[in-house]
Amino acid sequence: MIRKKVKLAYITNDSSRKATYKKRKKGLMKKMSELSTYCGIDTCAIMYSPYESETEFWPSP
Amino acid sequence: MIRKKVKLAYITNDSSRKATYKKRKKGLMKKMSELSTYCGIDTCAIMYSPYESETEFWPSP
DNA sequence: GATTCTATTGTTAGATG
DNA sequence: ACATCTAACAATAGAAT
Repeated sequence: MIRKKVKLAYITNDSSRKATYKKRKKGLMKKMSELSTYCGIDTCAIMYSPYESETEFWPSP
Repeated sequence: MIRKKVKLAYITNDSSRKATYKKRKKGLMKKMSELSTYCGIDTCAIMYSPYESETEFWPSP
């Protein structure tokens, strides 16, 4: 399996872009949660998207 | 060089915790910025900490 | 205490069910 | 459309400077 290097630019293909959004959102949420835990601090991430809008806080209010 | 697997918990050592905060904040900011670019959406990350407080938006206002 | 190094762990693009 | 797989790629813990 060979993956092409992805350049940092808007993904024009609709399904690829949505798939990337879903995967990366999940990864980001995890990392924000980890930072909150490791450092004992409050964090919040906001992502607006056509698919949905997400606002999440850590630690969970 | 052997690195122990880190468990997901508050890092009690002050300098380790601060170092982790700095490194992970940088990584998170990069990823938020990438998500904004890849998907053409607005994102925002907020991190409160004793060291500083950070709020950043993408794309840059 | 900031910066750099790198072994290791973690994330994810594209493929496949 | 959604879940899972995994090679390729990226982030980072701990050490060194």
